[in-house]
Amino acid sequence: MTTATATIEDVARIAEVSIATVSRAIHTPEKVAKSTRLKVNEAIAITGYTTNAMARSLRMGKSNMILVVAPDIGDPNFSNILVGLETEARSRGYGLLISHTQNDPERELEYLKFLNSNQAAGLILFTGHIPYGFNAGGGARLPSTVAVFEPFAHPEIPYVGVDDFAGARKAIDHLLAVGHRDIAFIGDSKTKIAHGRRRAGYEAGLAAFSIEPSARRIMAGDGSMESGRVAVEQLFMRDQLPTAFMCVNDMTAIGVILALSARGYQLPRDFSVIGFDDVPQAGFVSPSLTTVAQPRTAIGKQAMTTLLNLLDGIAPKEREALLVPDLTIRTSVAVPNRNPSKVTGSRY
Amino acid sequence: MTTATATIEDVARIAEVSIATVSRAIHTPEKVAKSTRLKVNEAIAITGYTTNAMARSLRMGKSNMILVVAPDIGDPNFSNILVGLETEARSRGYGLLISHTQNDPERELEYLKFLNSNQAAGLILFTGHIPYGFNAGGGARLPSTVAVFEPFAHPEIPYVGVDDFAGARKAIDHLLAVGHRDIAFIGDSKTKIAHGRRRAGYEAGLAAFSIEPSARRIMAGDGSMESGRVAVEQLFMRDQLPTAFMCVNDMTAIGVILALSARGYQLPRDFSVIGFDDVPQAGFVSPSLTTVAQPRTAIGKQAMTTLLNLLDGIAPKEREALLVPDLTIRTSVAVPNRNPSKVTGSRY
DNA sequence: ATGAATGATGTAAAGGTTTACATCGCGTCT
DNA sequence: AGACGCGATGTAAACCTTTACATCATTCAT
Repeated sequence: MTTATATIEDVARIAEVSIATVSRAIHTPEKVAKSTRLKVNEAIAITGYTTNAMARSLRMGKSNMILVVAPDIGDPNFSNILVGLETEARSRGYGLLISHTQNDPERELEYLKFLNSNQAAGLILFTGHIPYGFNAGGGARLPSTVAVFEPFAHPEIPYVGVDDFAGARKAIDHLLAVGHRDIAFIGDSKTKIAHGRRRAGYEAGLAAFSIEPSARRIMAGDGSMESGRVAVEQLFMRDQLPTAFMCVNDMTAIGVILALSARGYQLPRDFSVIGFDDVPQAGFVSPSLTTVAQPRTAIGKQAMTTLLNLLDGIAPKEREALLVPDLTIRTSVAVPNRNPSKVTGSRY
Repeated sequence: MTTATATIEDVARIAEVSIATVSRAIHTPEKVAKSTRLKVNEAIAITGYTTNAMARSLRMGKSNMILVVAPDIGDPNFSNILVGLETEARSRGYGLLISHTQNDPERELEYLKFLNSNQAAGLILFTGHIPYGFNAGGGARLPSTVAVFEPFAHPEIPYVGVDDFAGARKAIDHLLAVGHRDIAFIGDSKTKIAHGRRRAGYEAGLAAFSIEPSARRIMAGDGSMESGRVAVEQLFMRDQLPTAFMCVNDMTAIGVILALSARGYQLPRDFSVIGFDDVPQAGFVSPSLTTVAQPRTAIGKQAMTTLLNLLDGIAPKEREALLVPDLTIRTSVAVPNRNPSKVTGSRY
């Protein structure tokens, strides 16, 4: 136990071989005589040698780190995907380097330097767009990259995420099965690809019941709680209300629930609400939210597998890998009530 | 724009100086003539040079990565501290390497290798214990380390976290100020240091009102939602109920709320409940939970500052840095009701 | 018995930095 | 004028690996 850490040279001296042999014994044991291999292993045990990753990466021109770039690492959606990413990465000898950009171009640019300086072998992108500085044409060349969570338009970058269409379809089918026929869609968006796909699932579900989706039942929204509130207010200014609200995500759904409750309605007796994502809050609102659960850990795991395969030169079969989510049934959906009535006074 | 990345040698050639001068121009500009500095900067701009971190770390014997070890990176408590850690680390040129151990000794051991192989300059520990393999005596020597979130008994490792005592004191003072005098403490624990401190705050608050804390009002618990439920059931087997429940953390508090609601009581009319942590769910239960908010980002930031200072040889003044949290007042606390009465039927 | 083939090991270069030490040129002091 | 000091720069070693190539011993075929 010397105070300085052992190098390959220490191992070689003790095993009475050259450093080349030690290196080979570690990485290509089949190229080394069994007796030598044993001596080397013993010497490694004695010295407590671990190979210096810096030197290795320098020599190999490639590190064992994967850079994960997310707009907000505090987002619960992010953290559980991270679990999958990390588990898979480590099982294949890679470490995870994480970064937080808040969609700030300057910050993205800064992390780009990490890549240039060879600190990372690959890139996982949560941001939904190519980092600034990598504009397809002029800028630096992107390393192996996989996009995750936020669908990605770029034709060369694999994407792993939830199957928004199929998930939305499960949600709408559930509402239809319970008996709803007049269902609003809250949170339509032109810019968010995922939201567009969820809306497509909604429309396909209606179509299967020969229901023409009405433009009056499709409310815009940015996915925030506030947008859910606003949509409810707008719907109330119309003549007839839907019996159910299918929301583009859980936060919108929570906004809808809160707005309806504030107006004195009782859920799910008066209205049904369904969400998408299964955020940590979903099980705790009243009524607890029935929603489509993002298979987060699985997404993370598969994204990392795809990336690591890419590094090994194996391209994924399909550019988009869409994981089909399941419904988490709680208590916010019930049979339709054609004549919702307010309770006197607020519930609080 | 050559395809291979530029090295210091390319810069030297273009600037017509030696590589040593380039290195000095970057790291110790005051040792280089102004005219040369300008030439070098120009050459750097032309080549798009960024220094190869591997080579630098190898040469310097020290990387620019900080390893963050947490039992569960999916935990929302963790992710927001991470934001603070990351922001501070990056502003000082360090990257964040994260790991997920689930308190599995084997996994901890594996990450230990990262340290041995010089991949990380320092360590942030969320786990509340020294990693296996670092037993004070025999094992490897710990690098610079700062513990965070989970209080740490080790005398040589700085700790940054919330001031549990002061936070609990704020909670109990709030209940007392509203008029409660019979307040139960839910979630007592012998093993968790933080929980013990919160209980001490509870007792100190009562003492200030000359209230003798009764052993019958202190319920054990492990901080889970289930433990809150169980504690309520046990209290109901006693003759008289408290008017308020002070819970060791939010999940316990949510368990308490759910148990009381399930029994048909209306909150906060019949009972007041207060929590600790401010988890994402806290604002969404009914009633929304008044709680002590962990200053997560600040904790992360200060922990990283402490660690980075440690790396620069600057020891913190105090071994423990305790950040005083504030109360987040929502709707789960009201004036005491001496005669709580059940509503007929459950609320659901 | 000789040459070739094979398998195991050693030698040394390369990867991109940082930095101690050497060198050089120039101004200043005596 | 000569010596000295100082500031700016260059030279080369060191950090620890991996691996192409060379070397050597052994076996096998002829």
